[in-house]
Amino acid sequence: MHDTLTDAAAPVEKPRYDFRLAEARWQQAWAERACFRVADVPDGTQSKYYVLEMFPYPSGKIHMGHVRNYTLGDVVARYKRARGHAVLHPMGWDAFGLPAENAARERGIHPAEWTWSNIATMRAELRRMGLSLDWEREFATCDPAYYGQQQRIFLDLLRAGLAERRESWVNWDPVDGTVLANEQVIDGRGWRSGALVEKKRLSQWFLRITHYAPDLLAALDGMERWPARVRQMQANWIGRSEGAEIRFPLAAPEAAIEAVEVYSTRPDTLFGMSFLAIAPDHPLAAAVAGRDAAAAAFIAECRRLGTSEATIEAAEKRGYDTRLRVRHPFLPETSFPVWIANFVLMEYGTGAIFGCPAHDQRDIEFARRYSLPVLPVVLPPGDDALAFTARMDGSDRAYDGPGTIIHSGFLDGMDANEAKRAAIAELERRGAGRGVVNWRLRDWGVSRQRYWGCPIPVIHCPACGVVPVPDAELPVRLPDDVRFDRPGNPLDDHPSWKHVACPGCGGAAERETDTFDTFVDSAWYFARFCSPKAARPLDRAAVDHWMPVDQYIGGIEHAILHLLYARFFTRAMRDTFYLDVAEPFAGLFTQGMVTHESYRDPDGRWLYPEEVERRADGSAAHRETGAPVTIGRVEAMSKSRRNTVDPGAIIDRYGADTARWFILSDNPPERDMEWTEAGVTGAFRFTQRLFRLAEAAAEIPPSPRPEMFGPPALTLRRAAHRAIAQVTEALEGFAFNVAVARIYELASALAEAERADPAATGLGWARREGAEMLARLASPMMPHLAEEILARLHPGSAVLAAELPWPEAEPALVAAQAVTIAVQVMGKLRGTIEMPPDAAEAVVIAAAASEPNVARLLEGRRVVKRVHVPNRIVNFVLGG
RNA sequence: GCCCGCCUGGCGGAAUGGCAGACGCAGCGGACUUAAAAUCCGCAGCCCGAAGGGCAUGGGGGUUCGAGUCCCCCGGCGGGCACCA
Repeated sequence: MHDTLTDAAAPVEKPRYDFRLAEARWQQAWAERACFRVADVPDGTQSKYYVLEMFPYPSGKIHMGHVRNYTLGDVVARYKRARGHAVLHPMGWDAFGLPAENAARERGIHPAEWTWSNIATMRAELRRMGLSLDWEREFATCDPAYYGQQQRIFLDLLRAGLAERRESWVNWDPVDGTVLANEQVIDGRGWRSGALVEKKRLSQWFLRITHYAPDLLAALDGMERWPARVRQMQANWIGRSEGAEIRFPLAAPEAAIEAVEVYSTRPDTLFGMSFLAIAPDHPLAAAVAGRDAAAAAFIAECRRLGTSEATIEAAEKRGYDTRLRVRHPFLPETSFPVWIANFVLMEYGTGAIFGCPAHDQRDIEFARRYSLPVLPVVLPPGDDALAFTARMDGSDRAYDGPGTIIHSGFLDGMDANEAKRAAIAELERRGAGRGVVNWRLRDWGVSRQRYWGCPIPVIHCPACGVVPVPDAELPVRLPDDVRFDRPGNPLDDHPSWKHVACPGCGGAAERETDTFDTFVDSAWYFARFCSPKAARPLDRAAVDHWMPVDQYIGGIEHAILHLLYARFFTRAMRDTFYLDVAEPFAGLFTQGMVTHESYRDPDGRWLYPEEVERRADGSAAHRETGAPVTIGRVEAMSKSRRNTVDPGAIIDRYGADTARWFILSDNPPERDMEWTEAGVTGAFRFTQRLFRLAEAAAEIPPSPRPEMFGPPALTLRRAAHRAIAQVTEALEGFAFNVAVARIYELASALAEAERADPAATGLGWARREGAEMLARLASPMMPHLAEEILARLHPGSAVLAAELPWPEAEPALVAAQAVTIAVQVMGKLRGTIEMPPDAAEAVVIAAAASEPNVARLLEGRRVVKRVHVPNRIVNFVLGG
């Protein structure tokens, strides 16, 4: 069906736009004229604008998500350039990461070779999209020229105390011999090896993101050009909570431990306590386990179950009674049992809680299982104390709402919030605790036991400890000769790489063999783009000029990790004097996903869209075998469901402008879009229509601008200048689908003018103007076609659409010469009247009242109010 | 469980509190054609109808001369966080 669209044998009746020749030609013209190149430190007076799309991981080929991302960014870049800004619009490669190592293990290709070959493929595909990129700034993070600079920054963070080495619990895959991220643990097993993951204590490098937690949270408030949703997600992730740290003295010290510190957001419920629980990893638990084999067994069991979400979901509250007891800060005579509990996390707060079962769901589940007391101390508003207490007795639902404090000594009668303050004040007075702010955010563990990453530039010396690699010896390069046929980190396995002399004492020492988490690479690349060739990580003048990124564009999936790391790293770089901004991205836009129908054959196998033929009745069949095909849900494109469409094939068949136009026109860019064959062919038809309309206008000989315009010419000019105003407004607001709609309207107006009497005054000039405005307004979206049209309108001219300023609308033409005013009676539309703009109120109301249908309804009725909104509406309100 | 979005024709969607459905896709009718494709021009929310009415933006209330838009309640869908103390 769609083969006819590009079938060379099909009869061609009218001049047809040959996108294949044109796109290549204009891409070359832009390159020759270096239209998109900017200096690291421009000397001009142009204001700067930095547009950046999240750089791609070179996985093999580009996908539609890339096409959407880079098209959106390119529209912004081209538009801002036309508005007179010097636009920095770079591209690079997030090139370190696990898939390259997997390719090495599975296919015997070296990670570097695999990566660079993917980059070559993807670069060629991106170039075919006609993106207005400054390709001279391109870099890949796996290049020592990049990661060596990253090592310098790290060493400065280390000197500034923002990086440190410490022991922590990690997910350890005993088969692969490596640490796994939480995301790589599936149902308690390693995602690659399938081995049961163990919790293990390892020395790891941490970046102190928690140092900036208060600022990272507070600054979110001022970030008006970020989506509220992303700010909210970051705020949740940082997770500030206010509460109290409370000291519970042990009745008898255990292995020199005299007290347990507890964090609680509910100090108002202290009198409802019935036990104290500590995490299995708590030092006190370890002390108990040292003399109590049953406790040790319980702790080991908790550890074995791990921390994956699935196991947490399934796990019941389990505990072990240590037989230890703690004293209550407000009730010195009373003591409570200390349990080790599997639901208490060492990572949050102090790794210990006081259990108040009546008002905490987890605590009540635990209390019911082990028959611990449940003492209600917060009375719900309007409830009766006796009735409530009776109801809680035997209940397994905690009450965590607001209320009045009961059974709580000096707190009795207070509102819960009031009681929190009073309890903290009393704790502080007695020296038993204090009010604290607690954060959910954890320091960023960046050590990975991987080969294909940036080496962490330190040396471990038995005599000197951790020694930074001296600046002169940077970069610490990855060795090329590594083996992937054994599990574990190839760097660790390398015969010679790690053996070095200590820079301090000259003795035998070993390199750190861990490499950085790849999120470190992407935490500062945007700043490096300002001076990609600089000998230092950043050129101060360049970053001062270009940073922050004015518009950053990418997927919502990076709402937390990447964007938070980048915000942190920028602050850390500021505090080590690399630049002078705190926020890297002044504006953030998160695009929706590209989705597609999925297809299955009768055997349930997934089919690619190109294997499937849609029929007119809505059913689908296999293109070759004719077998019926089940149409599945519309969902995100993924290789496993085979519902992907290859951008390269689309560009081959329809051209880059068509792909760009469809991806922009379908729906608002922040929402998920559905890729459909019908949508692409529709976009393709429009490129042809636009070309035909412009071609016809270009055949009209140029003439000086007429003094006068007849009615059809004036109508077209009004449409053109209204389109300028409306497209501009739409582009400013990221409403690209609306901009597209306005361009369709202008195309229709031009088509209508084509049918008017060609002798009409000024019509030829107006048609040429209309065609030119169509091209220029569409140029951010369809840059090649815009150049082609402009070249035909002005043969022999070397001016490029990419270099033209944005058109200005003539106000006289944008202003309406007549307005349609809606006339309502009692708020219901009863008619419309045509009036000159800004007519006097009395005139408008008189005209409205005499509109026949309205006059009929007003007949014999008393009008108590006349509402008049100039140029919009008249509303008659009738009495009684 | 907590937090945040979203809900408008057959579909994607448009609409500073002021004519709901711009524009596109699919559909229907017409022109061109021997015919088809392509192209071009029209029509098109639902119901009753002659004029003209009535009902319509998930459901129910409210504010207002006037609500898709603002407020409250309910429902559905999607997302984020989560044994977080």
